[in-house]
Amino acid sequence: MQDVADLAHVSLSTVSYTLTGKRPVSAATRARVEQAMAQLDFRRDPVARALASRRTHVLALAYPVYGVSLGATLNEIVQGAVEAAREADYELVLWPVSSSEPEVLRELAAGRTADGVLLMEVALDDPRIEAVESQGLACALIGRSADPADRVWVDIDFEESLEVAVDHLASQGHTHIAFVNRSQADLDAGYGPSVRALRAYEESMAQRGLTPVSTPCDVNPGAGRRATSALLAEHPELTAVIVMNELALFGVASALREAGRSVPRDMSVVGIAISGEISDMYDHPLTYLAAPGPDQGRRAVHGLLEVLGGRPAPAGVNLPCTLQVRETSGPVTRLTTP
Amino acid sequence: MQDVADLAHVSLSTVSYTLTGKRPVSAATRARVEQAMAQLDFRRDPVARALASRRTHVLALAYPVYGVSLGATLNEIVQGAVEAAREADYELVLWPVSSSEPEVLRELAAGRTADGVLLMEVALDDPRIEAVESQGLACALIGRSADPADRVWVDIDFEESLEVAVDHLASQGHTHIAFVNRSQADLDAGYGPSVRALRAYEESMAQRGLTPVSTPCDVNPGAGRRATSALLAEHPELTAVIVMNELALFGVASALREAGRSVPRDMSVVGIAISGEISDMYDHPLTYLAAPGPDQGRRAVHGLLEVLGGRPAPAGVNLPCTLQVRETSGPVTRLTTP
DNA sequence: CATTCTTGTCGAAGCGCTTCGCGGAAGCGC
DNA sequence: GCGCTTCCGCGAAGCGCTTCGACAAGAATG
Repeated sequence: MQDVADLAHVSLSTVSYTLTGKRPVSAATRARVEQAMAQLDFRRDPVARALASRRTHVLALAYPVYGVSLGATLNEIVQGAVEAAREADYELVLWPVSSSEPEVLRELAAGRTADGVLLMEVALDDPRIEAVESQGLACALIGRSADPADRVWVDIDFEESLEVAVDHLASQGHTHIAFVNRSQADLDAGYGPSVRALRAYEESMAQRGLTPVSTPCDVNPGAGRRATSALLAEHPELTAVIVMNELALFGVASALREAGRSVPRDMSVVGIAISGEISDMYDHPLTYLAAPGPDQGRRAVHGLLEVLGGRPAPAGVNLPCTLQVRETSGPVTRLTTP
Repeated sequence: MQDVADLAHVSLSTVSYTLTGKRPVSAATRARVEQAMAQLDFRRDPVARALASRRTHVLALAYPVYGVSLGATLNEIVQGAVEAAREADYELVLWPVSSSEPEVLRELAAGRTADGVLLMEVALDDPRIEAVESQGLACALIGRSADPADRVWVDIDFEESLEVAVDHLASQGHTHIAFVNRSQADLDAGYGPSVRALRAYEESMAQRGLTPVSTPCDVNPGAGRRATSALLAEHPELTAVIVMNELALFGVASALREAGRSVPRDMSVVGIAISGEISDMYDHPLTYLAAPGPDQGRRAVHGLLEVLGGRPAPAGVNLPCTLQVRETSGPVTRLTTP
């Protein structure tokens, strides 16, 4: 940096100010400095910057490497977050920590190698929040805890999403619509999405005078197949199924094929809160509610940056999923005969 | 740190030396210093340490967030790497970069916020290697480039793995054994595992005078189902299939079920280079060759630390997959009749 | 014209550590 | 008791930046 200053015939601090913009620098000087930087291929050292300014310009995202989920939907969030961070001259790194080891997160936060932390897959009562905040770092929640208070949070609007899904099906004449949720373990653990989606599904059905039929289901294709088979056996009158479970989705397809139900003639299938990438993997072009993945990541980062800038946290938002009508949903063509 | 020094009645540098161990400190002094640190709940600042020592004590792992793969097998590698790093007083962070954007990686490396970089899913000709090394950072390859030279690399021994798989099946009387590979795109891109596994499969078959039957297959269940159906239609004499494709595996199950082939009576299925977690998701207890995931991660980290310590890089290794015989493989019970 | 602001720049003091050179105190052989 | 080495500990000089106070010069004010 001293070299740049010498070459531009200014002091070292002036170089710093043209870089940070924290004090005015005349256009002429700025130009000279920038030219000198280009000429010397100067890049300022993030470590020294962090030490002097007490800002690392790094955001960390706690990334659950110990989970089972199919990366795609999670990764969309990461992608959005990365882009937003990059635009704001921040770097985003992933901290490999499972949701179940808040202590590791606490240590990481204590090192202060990041200015703020993004938490994904937040449970209703999530110990990671305290772990991060106890070290004086700000955090943003992707998902939502039971009481997000005035924290930054960005969740999916499951209430609306399930209403849209049920509406889409009901308006095509479906009256027997099942819901395949995530695992029982998630429900027991009070994992927000499972709990809220189930509640929303039941309400949307009830409002139409329809009887809800739902089942929890482990996140894998086999479980999806078995759950669907069981559902069909017990409720042969079903003509539609809503699935909020990336991997089970594939098992649903198998089960329907085995049961001789053709899609969408005999049975409509709607995926919910999944990424387009997952839908593309499905056998047929899938009707689904696209998760606002990248947008969730972007907003979480923006919110976190507001807080880091000393501004008030923007209000939490529930982002809607967007209905993508493809070829797995359609009107009821065969009326159920008991 | 000055506070600790004062409390322990030593100089600041002595505190530093007890921490780094780079100069001898008498047992008595060390004890006093440690007691003082505990009393003050002292934690040294990684940023300042990095600035002064030109070592960040951070290892970065380029994590492909823009891919489609099912996280589990990848994540096992990360888990191993995280553990190994932690044991060596290093921190491991994930840099979200796809394999196709070496420039982003170059920028990240230029920041020198890590001492070394781990690359996963290395292609035979991978531009990321140059990107990292051009910035003066060491890198370790999980997988292997065409010419790893004297770099650190840890790959899977596909030659042995396929030999073991073929042997396991052949020794039970199978003579018509198919191989479901990863995508054609991977093959075209010269992605090591696909290329080498295919070659190894063909050789193992040829050595036994058997005719290889293989197919590339996109990484999703639908593609697996279609590929398997096509295989069965064209080669009804098949009695076994080896699958090196996490997601296609689930489609293979569907296809077999549809074709009325019961497993393992009519057809044996062997997964290859997958994690136990994936195998658990399969319909039946799957016979598979477990990828050395965590071990790959550990060794890559160890190798990288050797290099960072100025020692010569350990020789690259091909780790074997370990055969786990479960219930999807068995002797040929129905001889194929043309 | 003297006074107060504003604008643009500089020098120097850190940020919290590591590391180098130095030197006092033991320990050793003779 | 003398030199010699070895063992420990100290002080001070950075690492490459940010940031604060100071200040010169011109603009605006009365």
